[in-house]
Amino acid sequence: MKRDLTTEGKIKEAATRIFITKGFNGCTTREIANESGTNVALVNYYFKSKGQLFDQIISSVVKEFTLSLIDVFKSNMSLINKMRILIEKEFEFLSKYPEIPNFIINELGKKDKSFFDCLDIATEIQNTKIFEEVATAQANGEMRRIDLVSLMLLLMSNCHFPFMAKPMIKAIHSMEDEQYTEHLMIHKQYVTEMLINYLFPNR
Amino acid sequence: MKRDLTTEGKIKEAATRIFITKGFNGCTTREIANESGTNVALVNYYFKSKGQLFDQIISSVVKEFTLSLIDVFKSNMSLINKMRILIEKEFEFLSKYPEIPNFIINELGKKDKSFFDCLDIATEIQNTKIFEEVATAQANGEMRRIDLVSLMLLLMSNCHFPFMAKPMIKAIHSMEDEQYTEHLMIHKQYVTEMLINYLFPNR
DNA sequence: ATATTTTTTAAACACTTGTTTAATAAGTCT
DNA sequence: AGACTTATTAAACAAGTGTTTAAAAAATAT
Repeated sequence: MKRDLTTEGKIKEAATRIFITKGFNGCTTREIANESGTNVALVNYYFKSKGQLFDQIISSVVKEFTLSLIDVFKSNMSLINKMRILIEKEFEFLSKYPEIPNFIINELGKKDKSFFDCLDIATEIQNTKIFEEVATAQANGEMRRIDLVSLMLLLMSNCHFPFMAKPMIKAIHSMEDEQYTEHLMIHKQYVTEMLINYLFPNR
Repeated sequence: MKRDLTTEGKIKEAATRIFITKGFNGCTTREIANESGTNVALVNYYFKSKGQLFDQIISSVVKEFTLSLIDVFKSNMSLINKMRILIEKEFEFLSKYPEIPNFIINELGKKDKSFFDCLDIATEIQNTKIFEEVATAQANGEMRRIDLVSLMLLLMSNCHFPFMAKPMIKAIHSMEDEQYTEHLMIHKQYVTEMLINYLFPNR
């Protein structure tokens, strides 16, 4: 716990933690105030409203999340290795912030297109030339011809869902946290192998 | 819209619809009352509380959902064809109730093990002998050796996530509802091919 | 028809919600 | 030092929450 933060920082830190785990409707301004060691008036003093605080936080989280992707896209590897590292990094990132997939799906789903345009991550990804790289690899016959939406869906499905389903699987199979985390590492291998095999049939 | 329902039925119908799309915290007793053409007192008259109404509904939904799985498990096909049909049925079911994956993940995650035990679906699935069938297929070398948790995760990840991510993908790629639904059918083919190839390498 | 139970209604309850107010404290500047 | 801005606090606000009450209406039984 960092204790030497400004009041604004303490509020944002607590709010981030709480919003990610409980969502916008799952918590209250007072909970954020208490958890940050402040009070409700201060929350609105620095952020005007619960909604504006939330929008600010969701932007930060999405930005930070996509940065880890962009790093891989810009790197100097072959496409197949980029894919491997991408999956690796995804599991690494999500192990650290397991609630983020749920957060993204639930809360980003409520926002409309204008919100995504403001974040301006589309152009940043465009600049990495990853799409061109995929296109040429598909033209080569090196990579399976599959559209970008499905490619993104395959990757996200297999990386994000296992973290989203954790509470459910734990309850169904009577597993402990540690046990499930352990299993996720095994699952990562399956996912990597399956996706690479499918996307690069002539590897 | 069925109009010739009993009062209790009208409440349950409206509550099911609303709970599935907005979750427990995302709606109010008054919304359920209005939407069902009744009033708040009647909701509590028939269901005692919002919480008990919710538990009753979530049980029904999970039961109905797992029934479609059990039907496939009990059928008379080869394991590989069961897998194909399973994916087919999953996409079919989820096309009809696209909000259910999110509902299950979000709301079932809050419940503890005792709740799942009450539903008693584990034994019902056990009775289909599907697990034994998988075990022998793996012993045969017909199927890849992979544990049941990962098998379940692979299937659910690739079937459920595309429906959960619909609002996000729509916003990112500026797609319309119809266009995304169309794409889901293409994606289903990818998912089927990928999973079958991976799980049955010597097909 | 009368009595009794079940269903429906409108109003109220106690509590929580996000937000604002007005007063006080702390900090900054000349 | 005092004047002025910024930060913090406790209290209040109006609106919304789940739930309950008590009375009326409808249905059922005697």
